[in-house]
Amino acid sequence: MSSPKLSPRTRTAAARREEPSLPSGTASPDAPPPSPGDGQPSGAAPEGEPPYRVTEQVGYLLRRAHQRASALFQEHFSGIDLTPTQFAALSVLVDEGELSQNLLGRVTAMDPATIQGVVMRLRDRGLVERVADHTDRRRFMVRPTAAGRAIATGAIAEARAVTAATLAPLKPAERKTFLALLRRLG
Amino acid sequence: MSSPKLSPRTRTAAARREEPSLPSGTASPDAPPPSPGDGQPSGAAPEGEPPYRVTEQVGYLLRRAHQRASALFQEHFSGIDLTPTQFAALSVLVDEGELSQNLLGRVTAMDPATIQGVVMRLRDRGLVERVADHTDRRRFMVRPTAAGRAIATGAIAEARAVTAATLAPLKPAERKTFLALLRRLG
DNA sequence: GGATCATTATTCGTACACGAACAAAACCGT
DNA sequence: ACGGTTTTGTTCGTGTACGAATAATGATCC
Repeated sequence: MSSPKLSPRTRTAAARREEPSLPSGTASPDAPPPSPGDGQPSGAAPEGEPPYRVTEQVGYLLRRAHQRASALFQEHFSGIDLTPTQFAALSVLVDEGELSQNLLGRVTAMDPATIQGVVMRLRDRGLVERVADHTDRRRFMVRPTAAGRAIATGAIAEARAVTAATLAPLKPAERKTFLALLRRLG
Repeated sequence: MSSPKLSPRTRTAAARREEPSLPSGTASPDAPPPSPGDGQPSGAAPEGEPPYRVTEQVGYLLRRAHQRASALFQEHFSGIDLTPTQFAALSVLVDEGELSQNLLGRVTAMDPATIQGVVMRLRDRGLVERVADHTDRRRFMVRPTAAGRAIATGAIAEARAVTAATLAPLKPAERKTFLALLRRLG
């Protein structure tokens, strides 16, 4: 119920309505390495550059899509009360058995400062435990508790549902394509 | 620079065979060919589900790609010292001229609580100004200052470079495809 | 051995992101 | 005109994200 009504054409922004035609015509043929210093394709721009619109850039679209994916996750996990990152960390731990806190962060794409908070919250809820590593006294090994294991495995069905809901706007073949491309941007 | 050493010494995860057995109602007895990578036939899934791996789900990949895009943005904008969301808000304001704070948030995909902080920080730096709306005394109109306009227009070249760097791993045709699909997931 | 460098974990500060609760103003049907 | 609903903006609390600084330990080189 309650239509989202996210149509912000209230006052301005209704005057012009051109189609994007072709996105970003930088004539890089292939493999533009991340060489810093390529300010812009200055110099040669024979074709009229399309206007820059922030809401059509990858960064903005990625932020939007990530917001939607997180919202869908929260809906499905409102009962379990796990955030996407908490579930990611817990799920990896259940698969791997035991990881140092730092390595767990790298595997789940979290900063050392970020994984610290995530692990602490999981520990406060009794889902993981931290054990000092005897061979390397800098490290803490993190491993799931029985409760954490039960919750993670029991939530896999919901997690699959979240993935399905997130990809729902795409047709099956498009999902495959999208995931293959998205993987290369990670 | 030290090799990242991102190799979780997985000795597990190889000899796994447990069957999920209870994920969703997928008890379709007629199992089509078990071709791998068959996508996700919505509804009845064939048997032999692949193991669930968090790091291959859309949500995780979107988070990762968004992190990378933000990092690239920060690199290019370290001199200007604008965050992606701050630039998005400012850029939209320069295009639209003047928007209420609430509408600005909707256009840039930010929660009312989020856009509030973003606008405040932009105002503290003298890039936007907030004016009370006389026709609707609940609203504040937000508009860019001369300085904000100058910064936003002057940064468009860098912003294009960020987009190019973010999409660099993909070939031009793939970028077009990816953006078209990503747009539909927003 | 001892100096140097790298890794691990922690803490601090800042910035998104959003649910929830709130007050003021606008809107609406009757 | 009135009362109920919606919209707008604010504040609070929690969680993710990360740069920077720090301390402790491990690894390496001379």
